[in-house]
Amino acid sequence: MQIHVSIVEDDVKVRGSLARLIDSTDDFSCVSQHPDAENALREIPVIKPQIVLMDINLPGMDGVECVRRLKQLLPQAQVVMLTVYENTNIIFEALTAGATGYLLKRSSPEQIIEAIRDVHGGGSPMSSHIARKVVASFQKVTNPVHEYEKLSTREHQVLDYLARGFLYREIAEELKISYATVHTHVRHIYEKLHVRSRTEAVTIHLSRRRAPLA
Amino acid sequence: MQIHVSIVEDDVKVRGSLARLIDSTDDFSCVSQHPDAENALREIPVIKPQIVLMDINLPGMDGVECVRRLKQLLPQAQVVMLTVYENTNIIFEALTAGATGYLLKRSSPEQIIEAIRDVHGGGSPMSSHIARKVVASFQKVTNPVHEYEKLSTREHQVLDYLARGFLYREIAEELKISYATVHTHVRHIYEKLHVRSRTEAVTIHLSRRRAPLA
DNA sequence: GCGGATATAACCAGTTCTGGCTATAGCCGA
DNA sequence: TCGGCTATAGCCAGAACTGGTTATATCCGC
Repeated sequence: MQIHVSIVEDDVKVRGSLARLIDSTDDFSCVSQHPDAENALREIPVIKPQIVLMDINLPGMDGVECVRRLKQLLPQAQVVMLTVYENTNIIFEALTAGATGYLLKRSSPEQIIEAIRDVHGGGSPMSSHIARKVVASFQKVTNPVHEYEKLSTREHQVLDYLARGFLYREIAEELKISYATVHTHVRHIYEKLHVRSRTEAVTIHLSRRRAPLA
Repeated sequence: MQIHVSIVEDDVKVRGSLARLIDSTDDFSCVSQHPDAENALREIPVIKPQIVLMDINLPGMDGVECVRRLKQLLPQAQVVMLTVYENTNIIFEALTAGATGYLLKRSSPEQIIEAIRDVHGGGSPMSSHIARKVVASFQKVTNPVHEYEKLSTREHQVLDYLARGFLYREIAEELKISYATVHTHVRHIYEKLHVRSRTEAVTIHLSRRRAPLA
């Protein structure tokens, strides 16, 4: 059984090189390539690779945010961040968001393959097994898996109206608040749920409280 | 047990008069008033009145379309159309869309109460029981209750992408068609499902095929 | 072979949403 | 009492969606 790897990297050259390197290794197979976070978040959950190599610097949504969302959609995937600099803060954030390890882009082909194998074998490339424990420890206290529960009462109310197709204007009328406030609540809801549109928020909402569907 | 009546009518005066007339009648109760179709479609399914008096001429969505949708949401409600002129075509359309009878606005209070009682008792004000059979006959051959099943294969595909939050642009890329075509498909989907936004369409979609919800 | 359904495509004008900022007031817990 | 969270509100720009209309090509069934 081969190890399936997906790559998220905006630079075509880097992406291509990595893909070739992976495919040239017997027990590895590059099953997909993604130029940006949005594309990755839609396709990777369907493709279900075991390993994801993710560039930290992506256009639009950055790699850290992408990992956070991807781990919600496909928790079993092991994500390895790709970075040019060994920036402790960002790498730390990526790990908190759900990444298992990281890889410097200047690494040799051998080191890259080694790192992937390490992750797949249960390690965390950087300082291996010990580091993974560290990672696991803060993942517990952070990530409530889904922040849906963290919505305030008011935000839940607004989300409920969103799900019923109300316009902002109409929600404002119903709740006796201004359009601007509805807008603000919606922005907060999107941030907490890590989504970018009404449809995505509503999908999460409906999956939580199955009941009010005519 | 009183008969609960809701009124959909944009003219405040007419609405008020009808409400007072209904409330002044012992076994009737006006449980809600709605100035337009959108408002009616949202609130009436929750209020669940037995009878709905619906103006044919509403601002925005007209009364006929409103009946069509309302009957999908609350099939047990008996809808009586309110009209100024005895326009055969429109009344016919309203009946096809799901109305049970109609009422001329110039009718006397006695006739109005009589008509509501008639509908509640199983008749169809206009030519009573005989007319109802006629109505029932074309309601069968038309209204497939929910046109969801009438979506073409392509439309189902597009709806599926809509549900996953894809932009029109992205759907176009995925299906290798133009943005304009995606737009056209979406319009057709909305027409068939009788909705006016992505969220409403997606809600119907998800309620049909419970499965792909991360 | 004609009518109907389907799939494709485009133009235009509004409307609505999304995101980045800023800001104030109240409340509660450390 | 300071900091954080919640709820409220506004401005602005750009992106995306909705609806009305028109048009062409294909395929299928009667």
